Order: sequence, then C-alpha cells, then structure tokens
Amino acid sequence: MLDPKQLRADLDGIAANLARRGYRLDTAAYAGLEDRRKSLQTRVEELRNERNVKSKSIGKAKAAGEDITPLLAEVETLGDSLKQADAELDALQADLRGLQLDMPNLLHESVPDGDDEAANAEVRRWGEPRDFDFEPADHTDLGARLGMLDFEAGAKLAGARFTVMTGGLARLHRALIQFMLDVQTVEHGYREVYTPYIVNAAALEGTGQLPKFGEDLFALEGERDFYLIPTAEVPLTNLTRDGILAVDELPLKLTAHTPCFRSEAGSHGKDTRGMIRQHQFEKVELVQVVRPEDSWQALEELTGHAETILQRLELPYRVMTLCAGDTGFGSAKTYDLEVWLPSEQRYREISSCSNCVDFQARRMGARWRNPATGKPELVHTLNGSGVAAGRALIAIMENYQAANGTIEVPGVLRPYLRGLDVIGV
RNA sequence: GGAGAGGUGGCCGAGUGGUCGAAGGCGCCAGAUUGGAAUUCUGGUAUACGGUUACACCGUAUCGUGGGUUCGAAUCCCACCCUCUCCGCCA
Repeated sequence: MLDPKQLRADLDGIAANLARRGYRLDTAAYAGLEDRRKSLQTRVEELRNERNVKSKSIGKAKAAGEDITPLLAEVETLGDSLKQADAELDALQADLRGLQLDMPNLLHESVPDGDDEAANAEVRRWGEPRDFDFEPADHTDLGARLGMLDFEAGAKLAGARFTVMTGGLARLHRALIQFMLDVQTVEHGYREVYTPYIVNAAALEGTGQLPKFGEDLFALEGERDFYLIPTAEVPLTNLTRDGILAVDELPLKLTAHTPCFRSEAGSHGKDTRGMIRQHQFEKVELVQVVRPEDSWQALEELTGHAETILQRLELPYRVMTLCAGDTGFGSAKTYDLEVWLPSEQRYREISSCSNCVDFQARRMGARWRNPATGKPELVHTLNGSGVAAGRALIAIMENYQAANGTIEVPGVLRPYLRGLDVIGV
C-alpha cells in the first residue's frame, strides 16, 4: 500500500510513476473521494464530539441528582444523524481503501522502462554454458529415460501440472534443498523457520497477494478463509505483522523451505511440457526485514545470497533487472536470476529478488522503533528465492547430463547423497 | 469432539454502564542524589487519523474481531477468532 499522505500531497507524481507499469490511476476520481472523505469525517467527528460532551453532562447531572429529561431531549435526534453520516463515511473509506489496495508499489528510479520481459536489462552473467558434443536432451526426456520423473503418475494422483519424482531424482531434489538451507543458514546468517503452509486472508493481504490476485491462489473449501501458500514469502514476512521490532532485531534474516502452491490461472498452454511450471513446487525462500536506509544495500546482498547457490552448483546464469512492466505488484525493484537451460538454449527464471520497501510493511503494520526519533516507523521488507528447487533440479539435469542419459551429481551435493555420484547407473 | 476459564497499554495486572486512554507495578526515558555505579527520590512515558505538511494545543477512534442495546459500553447482549485447563481421540 502506498502512503496515504503522499497520495494526498503528490497524486500526480504517483500516477506518473504507476503509469510506467501501465497502471492507470484515475486521479480525479481518487481526489474526489478523498475530498468527500475529509469533509464527511470532520462532520462525523463533530457529531461524535457533541454526543460525547452531552452524554458526559447527563452523567454528571444524574450523579448530582438533577432532572435529566431536558438533556435527553437534546440528544434525541443526534444519534440518527450520526449513524447516517457514519455509515456514509464507512462506505467512502471502504472505497478509498479498495483503490489503495489495488495500487501497485512505486518503482525505484533505476528500474528500466518497458512493458514486458523483452525490456528487462541484463546486469551481469556468470559461468559459461557447457559445450555439448551431443544433442542435449531436455529434462522431460532425461527424466523419462531414467524412469524417475513421471508426469502421468502426477496426473493420475492430482491432475495436470503435477509430477511424481522417484529414486535418485527425488533424492537429488531433497539434497538440493538441504544444501541450499545449509548455505543460507550457516554461511549467510539466515534463521531457519518452519511455517504453516496454510495461511489466512489477512496474511495474504499483508504481502499483497490479496485482494487483487486471488485467482492465482488455491483456496481451501470450508467456512474459514484458508489458502495454500504460493511462496514462503507470505508466512515469513507476515511474522512481523502488527508488531514493533526493536532496533537490535534488525536486520531480521529468515529462511524457510516450503512447498509452494500456485493455481497458474491464466497461464494455460504456457510451459505445459515438463516440470517448469507446476501447481506444487519446493523452494527455499529468503526474507529480510531491515531499517529503511539499509534496504537497497540489502537487495544487493540478498540477490548475492541466491547467486551463491547457482555458483556452487556451477550453473551458468545471468542477473536481470526487471523492467517497469514486468516488476511485481509489491516490488519497487526486482532482480531475476535466470539459469541456463541447454535444451532451450536460453536462460530461464530460477529466482526473483525484490525490495518491497515499505509497501508490505504498511499493509501489515510492521514497524520498528527508531532510536533516533523514539517512534515506531515502518520497516522495509525484501524477499527472494534462494532458490526454486524444482527449477534448480531441471537445470542440474540438463547441464550435467551425459550422452547416455545419466546425470552427474554436482560436487557440492555429493556429501548429501552418500556415494550416489551419478544418477541412472 | 465434550466440559470449563480467559483475552485490557512494551510486559504484568486492576477495573461490571457515566468525569476511563484506562489504577497499581515492572520496564523505558529525563532530572535530582553519588567521586562513579548500584540504591533511592521526582517527573515523563501508546498508536492512528483529522483540525494546521508546526513533536504547542484541540478533536475522533482504539481495552481479541465484528455486530447489537443505550443519551453514554473496557464494563450488558449476540456471533466469530485466539489462548489455557481437564476429558476423549490422534501423527
């Protein structure tokens, strides 16, 4: 959510920034609502004040044993006009809040212009794509040849976009997660967290998935508003909701391995082959909650923490700054990590690292007590995948494949696999 | 699932219809005391929004959440959420 004060003071400036994303803010409509809200709120507060003052005098008169009938007559009609004005104000405020919840975050000035991923800007590359002396297979074929990746079984158990992994591949997948968690906790100072995989609507509103993107979520049936998490960003970031952090708790660096569930509504026909886009996948997530002045430095560090994983796995990748139109709803700036996939002869997203500045913090009511002012102030929140396990597995399969269809296990994962150095022999 | 208890400020904890944003304590901040510290004493210590883009002042809201009763609700009524205890069940 954007700062309501800023929305009042610089509506046109905000509209111009949001326009870079292709978001059209109807400034006249917003300003009109805001004006009406202001006058109505003043009126409601005046009426309340009158009621409070008179009620108080009734109390005093009664205590003094005086006759209160004339006083009661004075307040007779007050209640009705107050109730009516209050209802009007409530409706108006709900409208305003609806507009505010719909607005994406302001973009950082360093975010390049552009409508879609074609305009994303490459920041750097790491590693050289391997030179194959045979035609590299894609992970789907490799998995089938190994007999360890079964999409039909996934479809039988659940439906399209679900996968069953078995044997060495399942173990490699688990080793990958273990490795990533170890690096992030032991080397990068993140605190490991185990969280619920089901969250309520308030948590999803806090990080920005709701109310606007409910279509992308799996909602549970029943009387309660429960959802499967689309990313551990939701539970991790919301740990700070409605709270005030002490200065020595910052930066708060959290990591969690969780499954992620996404309905992928609106991506029909996209990446239907293979394990690239699934309804369920595993991820190690990184979240940082920092002082506002530290967040841009933190974004660089967090991105580096995700990069470390790909470097240790010796997977070639590049870092992209997402352009205005491709940057996510709650993010002020996002770096995507894209890993090299030999079968596609291109880089594919494997991690997304974002600085949400105070956007989520304002929605969540997440603050810290600034010693300089003594006051609670909004924190800044960041998140990034460190990294997506399913896609990392794909990248390993394709980049480490041999001509006979076996997969060499990257060196850093071997300690986790107890002698399984090649998968498929 | 059955029975019961409870949710109040950073924390603990009073408060069962009126002057309660809320006693008291702890913690914290400032000052006094001290050679310095501990102790002790004094004062101050919520957030949001609005009146004014002045931390001075004023108003409004906030005692789990949402409704209701009333001139007036932390206090009464209803629903829901959460916590705890006992029983049952269970990984």
